[in-house]
Amino acid sequence: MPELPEVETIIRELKGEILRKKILSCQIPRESYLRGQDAKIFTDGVSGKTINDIDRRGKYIIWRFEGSAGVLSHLGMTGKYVKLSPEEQSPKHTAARFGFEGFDLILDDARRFGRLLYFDREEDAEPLQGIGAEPFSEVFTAEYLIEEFKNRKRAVKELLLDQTIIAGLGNIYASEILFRAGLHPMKAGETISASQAQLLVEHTRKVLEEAISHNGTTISDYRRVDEKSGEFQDFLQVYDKEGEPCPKCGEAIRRIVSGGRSSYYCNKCQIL
DNA sequence: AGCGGAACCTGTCGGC
DNA sequence: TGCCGACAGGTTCCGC
Repeated sequence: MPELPEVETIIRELKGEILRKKILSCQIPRESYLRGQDAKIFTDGVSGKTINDIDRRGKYIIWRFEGSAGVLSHLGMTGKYVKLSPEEQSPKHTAARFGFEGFDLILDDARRFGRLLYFDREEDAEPLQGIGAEPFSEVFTAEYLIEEFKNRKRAVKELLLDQTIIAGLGNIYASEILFRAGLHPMKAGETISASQAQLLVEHTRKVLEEAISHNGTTISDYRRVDEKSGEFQDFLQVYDKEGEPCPKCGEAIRRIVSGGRSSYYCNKCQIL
């Protein structure tokens, strides 16, 4: 569900609720959400800790405690955070419940594609190994993309979704970026020129910045903390717009499936 | 190594 | 109303 702009939005709001606060209790109703980590290791590691910082790497939310310990939270497709009063019942698909002074924080995830992990040392946290370039970092350049796309016959749309290349893009923003850059989603990675790679870099940053400033995109599942919606859906140009006119040329937007995911594009404005 | 496809889950929506 | 298939902001695993 959430891509980089949604995760950024959630982090900003989580900071307002739990930064500098102490976790008094922790329940994990379904241990499988920890993906093999012992539930006792998680709950013991977390209980009594104060959250000193909240950060992001790719689509992972990072809670940092004193020292180098902390928590990784990936929201999968449907994960969301909701504040409840201590006497309220947990929602049906609660993956975790954290007790704070005066309120509880629930992590609710209907499809359970998300994940939680306690780490002693962030440098050793396995999910963070091998995550690719952050779009707003200086290592994310046209030269970097050219190098990563070299000899890759896979569609550029699928390469944009590859978290080991670029951190944080998902299906909505990959389609929007390719539309703005004028590149067909099925275009083979190795055929991207230096100037096209430059366009990808610029439009990636621009789309993400705009989406962050509008609190992300809410189409169906994504919710900010406490069920609030984002607003960037009002600014999407192609995603989920099959059959609607292209905002640039009026031709009908098409949908194709590649890598098992839908891509939306204009066959006239986006070149192969 | 890299690729395509299936699997993991639950919910919703559209068609018949 | 009800059933069925398609599809959903993601990732990982498996076989070629």
